[in-house]
Amino acid sequence: MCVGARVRLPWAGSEHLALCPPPQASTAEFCVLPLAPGHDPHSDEDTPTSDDLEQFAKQFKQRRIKLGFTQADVGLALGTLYGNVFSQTTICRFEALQLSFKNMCKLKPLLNKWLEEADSSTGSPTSIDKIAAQGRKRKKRTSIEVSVKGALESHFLKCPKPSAQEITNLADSLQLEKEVVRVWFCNRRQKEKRMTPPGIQQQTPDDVYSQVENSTARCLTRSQSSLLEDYSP
Amino acid sequence: MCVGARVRLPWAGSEHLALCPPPQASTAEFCVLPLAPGHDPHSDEDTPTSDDLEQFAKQFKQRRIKLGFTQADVGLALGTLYGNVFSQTTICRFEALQLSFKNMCKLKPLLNKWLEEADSSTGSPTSIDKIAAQGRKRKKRTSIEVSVKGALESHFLKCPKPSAQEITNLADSLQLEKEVVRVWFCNRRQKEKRMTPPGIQQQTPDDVYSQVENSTARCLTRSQSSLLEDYSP
DNA sequence: CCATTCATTCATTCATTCACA
DNA sequence: GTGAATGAATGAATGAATGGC
Repeated sequence: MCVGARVRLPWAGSEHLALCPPPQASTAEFCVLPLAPGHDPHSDEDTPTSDDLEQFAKQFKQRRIKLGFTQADVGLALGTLYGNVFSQTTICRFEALQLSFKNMCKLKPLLNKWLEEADSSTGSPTSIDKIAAQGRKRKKRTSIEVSVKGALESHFLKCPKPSAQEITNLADSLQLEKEVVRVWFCNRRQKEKRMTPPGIQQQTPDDVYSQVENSTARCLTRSQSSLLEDYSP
Repeated sequence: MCVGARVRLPWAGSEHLALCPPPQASTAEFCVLPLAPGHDPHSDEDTPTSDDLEQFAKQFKQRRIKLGFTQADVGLALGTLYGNVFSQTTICRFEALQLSFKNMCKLKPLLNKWLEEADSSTGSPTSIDKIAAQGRKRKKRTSIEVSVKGALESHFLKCPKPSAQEITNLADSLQLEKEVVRVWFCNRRQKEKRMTPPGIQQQTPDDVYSQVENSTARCLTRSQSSLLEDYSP
């Protein structure tokens, strides 16, 4: 997705970006908020609403860019500032609201703090933390063919949580390691649970997927398949 | 089935149905889902076909020139108008159809809007946004010898996706930094996926691409083709 | 000026770690 | 093993610098 999400920096205007009314349709999933302690209302400590998060994420991205930092920079800064390093990936996800609600809530205060820090203190390049590379060898990332992905996807639709046996079978038929298939399903399930991407996308999962399925079946060209993930409204 | 569709020029085929998400362009200004059932065919909302894009790009270029704007001008204007600045490079690529299909779809509405804006309102040069130059240090652009390029190219044909080890070897033998080689391959692969370059296109699609395709296959460990279409009903 | 190449930043996918049952 | 948090590696979008009239 994200295409649409790409920030439109309102610089032409003022720093007070246009607040386009959040297209409502907030997700229903987040009705249950962890708990609401009796903290003061302005504090970051309080549990924000989905909309708050969306708002913040957007604003955060804009400011970051205006200040001239990359997502990677931020991730590192969090480390040197508060001891928690994060990868570019995570910052990216935050901005795109692709984290679980809980996770978003956790990161928000950190990022907020960084933001304040950042635009107050101009200059002074932050120190660079050289993290010791770790020795463990990582499995070579396997690349899954588009077509194979399609197969996995359609299986997922039928059964998002296959048994060990089913996984084994699938792995065999697709000529993939069992482990790879297992992990694929884990990731796929996680993806399912992430926060709704900025757009609207309130369609039911069924909608979304049937869409994918159809197109998949239709036999894609490469460019099309790249759109698969793109369930934007 | 999918025979022809198979990888091949991501693009060229006019047969691909679009499922390109409606490039909900701009700033959420109007979250309106305005029904507008009577969409005129030329509407930007609909996913264009490859041909539409080609058509549009051509027309766009003509108008732009006639109006007396450079590619760079357009890129900047998009920034002041809609918040998305683009470089001359990108506009150039658009006109030459050297972007991915998805990418083209995304840009088209913006450019179209600019076009309308542009030839309606003559005069009044838009304000210039001077973005603070980033202090980030950029690696000095390395220049690759023609002969070396040839070598890389021929390697690419044999194996467009070399492993880390292969890259290292290649780098050594060509006396280039490993990183440079890696990036070269990335770029080369991307180039492969872009929309058909104007020239060749209709005439000898097979030449160009079958070449690559074969080589690709040659490099794979397991047969991909056999897996290609099984998952469709 | 426009076109192409080398390079960087952002987005998504495959992998790992850890708590837990 | 499973879900949740998180990241390295890879792909996609995009640009600065350079090449070519």
